[in-house]
Amino acid sequence: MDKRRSELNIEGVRHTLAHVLAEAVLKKFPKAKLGIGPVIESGFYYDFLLLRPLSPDDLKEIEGEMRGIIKRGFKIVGKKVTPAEAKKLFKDQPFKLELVKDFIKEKKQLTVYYTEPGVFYDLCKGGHVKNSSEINPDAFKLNKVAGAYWKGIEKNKMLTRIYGLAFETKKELDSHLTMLAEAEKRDHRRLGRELDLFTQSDLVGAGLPLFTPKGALIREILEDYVGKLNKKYGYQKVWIPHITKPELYKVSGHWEKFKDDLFHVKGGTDEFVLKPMNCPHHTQIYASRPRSYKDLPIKYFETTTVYRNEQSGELGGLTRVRSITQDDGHTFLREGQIEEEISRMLEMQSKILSAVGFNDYWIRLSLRNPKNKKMYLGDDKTWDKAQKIMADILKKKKIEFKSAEGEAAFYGPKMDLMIRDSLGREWQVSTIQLDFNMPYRFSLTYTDENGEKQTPVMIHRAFMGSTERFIGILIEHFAGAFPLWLAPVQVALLSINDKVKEYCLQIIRELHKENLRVWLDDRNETLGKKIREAELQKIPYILVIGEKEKSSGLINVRERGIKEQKTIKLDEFIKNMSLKEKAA
RNA sequence: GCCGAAGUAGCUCAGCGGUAGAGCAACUCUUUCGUAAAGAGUAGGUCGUGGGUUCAAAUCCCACCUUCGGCUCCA
Repeated sequence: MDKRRSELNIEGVRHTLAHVLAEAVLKKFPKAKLGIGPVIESGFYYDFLLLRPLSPDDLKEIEGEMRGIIKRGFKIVGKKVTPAEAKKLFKDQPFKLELVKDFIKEKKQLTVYYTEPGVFYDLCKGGHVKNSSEINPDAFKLNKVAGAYWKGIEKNKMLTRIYGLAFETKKELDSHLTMLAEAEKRDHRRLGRELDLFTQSDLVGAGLPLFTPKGALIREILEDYVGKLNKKYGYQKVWIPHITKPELYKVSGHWEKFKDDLFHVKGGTDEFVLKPMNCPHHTQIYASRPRSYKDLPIKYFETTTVYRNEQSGELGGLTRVRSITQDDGHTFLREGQIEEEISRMLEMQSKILSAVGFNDYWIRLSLRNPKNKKMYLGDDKTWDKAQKIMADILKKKKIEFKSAEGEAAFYGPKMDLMIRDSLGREWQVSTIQLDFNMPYRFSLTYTDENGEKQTPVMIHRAFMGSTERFIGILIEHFAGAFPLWLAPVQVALLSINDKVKEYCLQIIRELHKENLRVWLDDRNETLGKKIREAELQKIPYILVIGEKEKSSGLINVRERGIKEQKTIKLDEFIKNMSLKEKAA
C-alpha cells in the first residue's frame, strides 16, 4: 500500500471507530445522547451526554464492547435521506436533530450511515472503511475522558468526551504509547522537581511558580543573553512600576476587554491594578517629552513580570501561569521605518531561537477576524494597511507563513512564531505586533521635517514570550539535559576520599577563575552512587578525583551520556570548555 | 470558569470506619571506596483546609484550596 492510501485508510479506520464507539456507548447506556465524533491526530473522539460520570472500568467495558462489534463484523452503508426522514431517525437524539436542522438551513445533503439497518444510525458525510475487517481490533485504545462544551461554546451544555487512540497495527499503537511514556518522563513539571528548578506552594497559590536557585540561575542566564542582544540592537532599558491607576487601561482599550482578568489592588480609598501588560506604561515614557522625527525609532525594552488572572482551570506547570515575565520591547517609529525594524526583529528572533537549539518552527500571520470586527480597535483602512505591510514583509523575505484569521491582537496584526515541543504540542513563543491604534489612543506625537505633529506607529515584540513558559518548553526540549551555557551546574567534582579534598579545592579555584559553575560532591558515599546522582542531575561534565589524579596532576573527565572517560590536563579541559561556551 | 479524576512523610505509593505503613531521600554511626544505588541505626505525618455524620473518620457526607486530564479563554 502506498503512503497516500495508507493515510486515507487510517483516517477511515479512526472515523469508523468513532461510530463504533457511539454504538457501544448506546448499547451500555441506551439513554445516552450523541454529540459529534471526529478524527483527530493519532485517533478519534466522540461526545456524549450521559446521566453519570464514567469510571475507568466503564471505559474498559466500552472498549470490550467495541471489540465485540468489530469481531462480529459489519459493513458500513451510506444512504442519502430527506429532511423528514432524518428528523424521524434522530427524534430521540436532540444534538443530532440540531445538526439536521442546521444542515437543512444550509441546504446540505443529509446522509446517514449504518452498520445494520435499524440498529444504529449516525449522521455523517462519510469517509469510513467499507468493512470491519479493515480495522485491527487490537490497534486501538480508549485513553481518556474529558468534558467538552457542545459545539465548543462555553454557554452550551457540557458533554462527556471519550478519546481513543487508533492505528493500523498493534505495533504502531504500542510505539505511540511508548512515545507518550517517554514524553511524560520529560514533562517539565516532573523534571522541575527532580532537577530542583522550580516549585509551587499551596500557600502562595495557583499559577504562581517559585524558582529555586538552579531555576533562577537559568532565568538569569537567559535574561542576560537576551538583554545583551537587545542592547546590541539599539534598545534602551526602561523600568516601570508593577501597578497603575485603571485609567491607563481605559485609555489603551484594555480595560473594556480585560477588566475581569486583572488583579485589583486597594490602598486606602485608592484603587490600582497590577499591570497585565507593559505597552501602556511604555507609551507614557515616550509621551514624557516632545519627540522629533530625528529621534525615531525609539526602542524601549525590559524584562518584567505582568500578572493576569487566568482562569483557574487553565493553569498548569510553567506553561500557563498568573505571573508572567516578558522580554518585552516597544518600538515607536514612522511608517517608512516599519519594514527595516521588523526585519531586524526577525533577525533577533532567529538568533535567540537558534541559540537555545530550536530549529523547528513556523510563523503564523495572525489577522483580524473579518466576521467580528467589533472585537478590534481601529478602522478597516488601518487594519488592511497593517495586515498588508506584515504579509508583504514576509513574502519579500521569502519566509514561509500561514495566515490565521481571528488570531490578531485587538490593536493589530501579529507575526507569531510557533514551535513544537516534545509532546507534539505547538507553542507560541515570539511575537511581533504592528500597532497603529495605541499611539493614536494615547495621543503620542512627534514633529516631522515640516514642523507638523504626526502620530508614530508602535511595534510590540517579545522573543522568549514568557520566560516561565519558555523555560518550561526548554526543559522538555532538552529533557533536562541543558546545553553547557544554560546548565545550572556545568561541572560536578566527585572526590573519591577525604585525602584528595585539598586537591579538589585547588581545581575548583581554577574553574571558578573561568566563571564555570562547579559543584563539589565530597559526601561520604561510594563513587558509583555519586556518579549515578550526577548523571541523573544531567550535569554536562563529571570529574572524578582520587589519588591517581592527585599524584599525576591530571583530571578524569566523564562527559554527559558518554561512559568512556578521558584523563587530561586541567588546562586542556578548561580550554575545551570555554571553546564550547563561546560556540553556544 | 465548566466537566471529570486526585491530594497520606521531601519523593513514589499502600491502607479505605477501630489509636498511621513501605521503599527511596534526610540525619547518626561504621566504612574511605575508581565510574549508575555500601551496611546498620534514628528521626520524620493534626492523612490538603474547615465543617458535619458516628461511641469511633485518613476512610462516609458537604464546602473551600491545590494538582492533573480536557473544554472554553489568552493582551
